[in-house]
Amino acid sequence: MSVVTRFPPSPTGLMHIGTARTLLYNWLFARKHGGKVVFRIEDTDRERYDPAHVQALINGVKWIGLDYDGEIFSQYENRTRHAEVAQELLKAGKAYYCYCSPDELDAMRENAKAEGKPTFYDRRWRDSKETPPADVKPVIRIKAPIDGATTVPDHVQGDVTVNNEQLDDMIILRSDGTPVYMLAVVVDDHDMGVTHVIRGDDHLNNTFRQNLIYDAMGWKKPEYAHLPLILGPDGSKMSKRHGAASVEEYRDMGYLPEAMRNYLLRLGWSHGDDEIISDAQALEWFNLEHVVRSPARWDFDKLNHLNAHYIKLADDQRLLELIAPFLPAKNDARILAMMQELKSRAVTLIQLADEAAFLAKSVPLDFTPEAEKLLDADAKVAIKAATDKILALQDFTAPAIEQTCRDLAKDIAGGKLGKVMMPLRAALTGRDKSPSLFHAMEILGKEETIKRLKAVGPDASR
RNA sequence: GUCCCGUUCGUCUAGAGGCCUAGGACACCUCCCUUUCACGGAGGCGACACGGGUUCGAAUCCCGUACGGGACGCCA
Repeated sequence: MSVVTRFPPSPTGLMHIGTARTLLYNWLFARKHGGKVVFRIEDTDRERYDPAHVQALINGVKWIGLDYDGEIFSQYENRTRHAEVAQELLKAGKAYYCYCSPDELDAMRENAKAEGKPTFYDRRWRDSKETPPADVKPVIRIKAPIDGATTVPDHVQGDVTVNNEQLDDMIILRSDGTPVYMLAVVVDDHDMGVTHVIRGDDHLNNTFRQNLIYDAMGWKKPEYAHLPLILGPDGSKMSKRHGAASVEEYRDMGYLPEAMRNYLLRLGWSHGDDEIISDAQALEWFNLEHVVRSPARWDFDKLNHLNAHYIKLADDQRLLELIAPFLPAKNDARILAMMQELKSRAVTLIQLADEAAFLAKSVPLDFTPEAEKLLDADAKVAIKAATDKILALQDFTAPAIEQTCRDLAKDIAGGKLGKVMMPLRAALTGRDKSPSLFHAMEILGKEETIKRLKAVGPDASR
């Protein structure tokens, strides 16, 4: 049997981070077993449907670096087939028409809750001999077993058992003839040959309802794996309140897709002591057995750590392209020349861009308050002295510049290199923190270096 | 309210009865490196929710309590 997994998001907005992880697990599981992933948009709710949301989902999949097999499937377009199944169930006596109004249902709900009953629908139309009201369009409900218990085997949760009295005669076809989600998923999963349903924990209870349909149709049920949900850093539900709940936001914050993949994979799944896991290793190692059973909190620190790691590994040219949107000015040659050092320091692409920015700027630089403070009277003397020395320097390379600066420090600062370098740092970068200045000066070139030094030296007009 | 699921360092987790004086990672602290900030390197702090069983022996099995999460729509 070849494996078929599924990616069935509902288009409600941006791609949620939990959705991304679910896709990752489905993708890994399918690919590992040489199977397929089908992408199906659960768009049966027409009131909330928005093509932009579908596009957001597609963008999300693309960004995170995963793919799917075949065309994107629209659940809505298959509604006729869903309705046929409902009719089939009706004919077989496994489903029935129910003429209750929403108001009646509300009343039943209130009532059942007050009495502490597990389900609310009283099944009044299940075997009713009453003549149906002519002016009411009925829904179709499926007949659930009245007593006994049902067990669902789950690859993550183990065997889960529920008493059948917890199961309602749920609606499978709305009064307007459109299928309800519960029906649509089952029919689609069956028709598409889905073998493994790997989805969020929030669907665990639905599994029992969905199995009702499989049983009534005599279809083979898929294997299930219910993943625990991702919680926000404070243990509550992951939402915008926590900074970011969608993959798009993480992209915009400067995270690398491979870092996200590693983080998401490891959040809720483990392979011994391994933390840094490549795509190839993930493919080789992934299994459902080591999926954790309890919900995990989102941890920005760990994500940051992974992101920093993957930035160091990333190709320089690629990084240059990725930080371009965050850069106020461009100077590809300089930034590329310094990339090795820049990327060893950055946690996010935004930080990388921020650290690289000084290379592309031109005088007059803007100075941070800390840099401003560094540029006092003593500093200007040092800058002037350095300017003179550098002007005289023939071999304008990092080692030669370093030697010059060290010599100068001996002459005017009792050997304290910092006394010379910190003023230069402020003058050259506009900051009090930066990568190595010797290398930076070489990259800026003699002309630009002198220009920046003169702009803040004692003779400057500022 | 009813039902389902879960509970190991602050966080993510390893652990499937003796290998556990509970391992790793992130964060935090200290030191080293150092022109700044980082990177990197070396150390350190730090957990089996609680209470009962079962067993020669329990983080691991059973029961209960507490806490957390989820589901109870003509939403998906």
